Amino acid sequence: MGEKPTIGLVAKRAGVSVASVSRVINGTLARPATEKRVRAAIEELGYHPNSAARALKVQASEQICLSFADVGNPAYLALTRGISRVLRDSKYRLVLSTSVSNEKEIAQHLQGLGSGYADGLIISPIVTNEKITGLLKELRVPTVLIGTLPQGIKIDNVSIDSSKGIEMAVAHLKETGRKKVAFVNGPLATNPGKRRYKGFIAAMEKYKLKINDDSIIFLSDFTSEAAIEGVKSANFLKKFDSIICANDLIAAGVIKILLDNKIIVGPDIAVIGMDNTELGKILSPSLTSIDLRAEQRGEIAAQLLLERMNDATLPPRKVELKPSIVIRDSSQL
Amino acid sequence: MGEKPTIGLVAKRAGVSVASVSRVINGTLARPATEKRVRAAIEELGYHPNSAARALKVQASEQICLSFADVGNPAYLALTRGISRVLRDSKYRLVLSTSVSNEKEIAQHLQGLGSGYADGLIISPIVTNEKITGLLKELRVPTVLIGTLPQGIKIDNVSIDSSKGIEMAVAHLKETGRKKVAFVNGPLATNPGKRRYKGFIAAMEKYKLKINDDSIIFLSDFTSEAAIEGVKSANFLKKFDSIICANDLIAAGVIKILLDNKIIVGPDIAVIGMDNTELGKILSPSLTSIDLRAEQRGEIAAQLLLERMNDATLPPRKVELKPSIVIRDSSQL
DNA sequence: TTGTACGCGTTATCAG
DNA sequence: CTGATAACGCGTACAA
Repeated sequence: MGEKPTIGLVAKRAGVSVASVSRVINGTLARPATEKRVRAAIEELGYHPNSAARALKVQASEQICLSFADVGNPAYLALTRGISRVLRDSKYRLVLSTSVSNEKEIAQHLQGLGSGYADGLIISPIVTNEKITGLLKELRVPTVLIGTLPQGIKIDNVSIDSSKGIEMAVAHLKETGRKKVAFVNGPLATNPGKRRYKGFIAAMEKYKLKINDDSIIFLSDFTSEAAIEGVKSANFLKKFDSIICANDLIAAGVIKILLDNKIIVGPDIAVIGMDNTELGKILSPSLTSIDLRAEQRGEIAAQLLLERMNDATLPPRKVELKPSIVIRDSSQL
Repeated sequence: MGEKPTIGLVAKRAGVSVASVSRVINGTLARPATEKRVRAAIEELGYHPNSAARALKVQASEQICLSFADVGNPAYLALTRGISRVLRDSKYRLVLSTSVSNEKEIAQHLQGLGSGYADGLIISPIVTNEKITGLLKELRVPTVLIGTLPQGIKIDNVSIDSSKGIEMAVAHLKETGRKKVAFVNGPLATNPGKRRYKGFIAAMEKYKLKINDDSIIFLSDFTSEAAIEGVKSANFLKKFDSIICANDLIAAGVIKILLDNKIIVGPDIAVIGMDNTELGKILSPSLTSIDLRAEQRGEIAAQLLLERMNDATLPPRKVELKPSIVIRDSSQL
C-alpha cells in the first residue's frame, strides 16, 4: 500500500522468483500452487505491470495513434467510435493526435511516431501533398489510411466511393423530376473536396443534366458556418430546384438559409446531405443524406491495422465501401 | 537508415559519449562544437529518443488520460477540444479511454492507471457510486474531475453551475410572459440529471411558477432519439407554453416533434436547450440555449492538471464556472 | 517447473 | 565540459 509495487516485491511476497511472477502474468507455464500464491501476492499488493518497462523490453507500446485533421467534425467522430469499438476488445489503447491541421504539424507528428509511442497508426489526412506523401512512405509504423490513398503509397487503405454517393443523389433527384441541381462543396484543395467535385460532374453528365459555372459553390470549410457565410443569399439557391451538399453540416446551413427565406424545403427545393449523421434525423424537415458509413470505415480500419500488426508480410489491402442513400423528407415533393 | 537509431548509435556517429548526446537532447551544458556534431548526427540518422526507455527512466509517461462516459456527445467533444488545445502546447499526449460507461469498465480502467501509462487523468463520470468514489480516493495519479465532485474526495474539480443556468432559463421565460414551464430531463440516475432536476425545482419556486407532476419528464438518455422516443406525443407538450431541455440534443428532438405537429416554436411554445452547441445555430428556428462553457471547462481542467503535475503539494482546487444564456429565436414570441 | 542474470534505451551520478 | 556506468522494471535465455 505504500510504494508502487514492482514485480520484485510481488516475487518476494509470494516467495518465488521474478521469472515466475512474469510467467504467471503472461499466462505461461506455472504450477497451480505457484500460480495461486503469485496471484494472491499480486492482489494483496495491488500490483500492475509497469507499461513503460514492458514496452521497452517487448519493443511495443500497446498503443495505436489516431490522427485526424478535425476532431470536431461529426463524421470523424463516427470514425472514432468505430475504431474504439474494435480496439476495446484488444489490448491496445488509443492515443489521440490532437488536431493535426497544417502540413507542418502533420510532419512533426509523423516523425514523432519514430519515438515508438505507438505500434500502429490510423490516419485520415484531409490534404495530401508531396511532403506528406514522402513522410508516409518512410513511415516505419504499420499504418492504415482512411480516405484517398496517394499514388505510390503501399499501405492498407479503406475508403468510400463518394462519387458513387453523389451519383445516387443525382439519380434520386432525376427520378423525382428535379432538373436544376446545384452542388455546395467544401474546399477544392482537400481530398474530399476533389473527389466530390469530380463525382458531381460525372454524375450530372451521366444523367444528362445541365451544369454551368454557377452550379457549384466551393466553401472555405465543411461546416455550417462556412455554408451560411459562403452561400451569400437565398437568391442563389432559388435558381435551382435541388441542392446537393458535401456533408450534413453544410446541408444544415443551406436548409437554414432556405427556411429563413420562407422556402419550403422538399417541395420547393430539395436538399441532400452526405455522411448521414445523427443530425439528419433531428432537422426539420428530416434530411435525405448519403450514408458514407463512417463508423464502419473506422471499424474496418482498426481491424486491418490489428491484422497487419499481427503479420507485417500481408500485402497492402484496399477496401472500398459502397455508400447508400437514406431518403427522408428534405428531398420529397 | 537501416535500423532504428538509438542514442548509442548517435554517440558513435558524433564521436562522443551517450551522456553528451543525452545532454544535448535535454538542453543542458555542452560545448557548442560538441552540440553541433551531435545535432548533425541526430539529423543524419533521423534519431528520435525512445519514449518507453525515457518513461522507464524518468518515471513519467508524458501522457494524460481522458476518460468520458460517452464520446459521442457534442458537449464532451467541446470538452475534448478545450483540453487538447491546452495540451498541444505541452509535452503531453492525450490518450483516450474509450467509452467507459458501466461501473465495471470504469473500475478496470482506473485500476489500469496503476500501470503508469499516464501521468495525469481527466475524468468526467456521468454516474458516481460508492465503488467509483472509493477507487477515485485511492488513485495515485494526479486527477481532475469535471462535473459533480463526490463528497469526501479531495481532488481538483471544475464544474459549472447548471442550476444557475436553469434559473436563467426560467427567468428569461418569466420575463417574456411564459407561465407554464415544462422540463425535459435526462435520467435522474446521472449526476447532470440530478443537478438539473434540483435546479429546475428551485428556479420554479424562486419565480413562483406552478409545477406539478407532469412538468418534468425523465428520458432514458441525453439524446435526440431518447427525446423523440420519450416525449410520446405533442399533446403532452401542448399543455405548456415553454419547454426547458436538459441539453441541445434533447431540445432538437423536442423542436422536431413540435414542428412535425405544426406548432410554431417560439410564439406558440418556447424551447430552451443547454450546452449551447453548434447545433443551436443550425436549427430553425435557432435555439436559445444555456451556455455551459464546455470548451472552457476543458481548458481549465487541463491547466489545473498541468499545474498539479508540476506541484503535487497544491491544495485541492475547485473552479465553478457561471453559465450564460444565449437568446435566439426559439424563445421569442 | 523454477531461479539467475542479462539487456531493452535512457537519464543521472560521479569521476576525470 | 565530458565519459563511463549504474539504475529504471520487465521478459526471457539458460542453467538447475
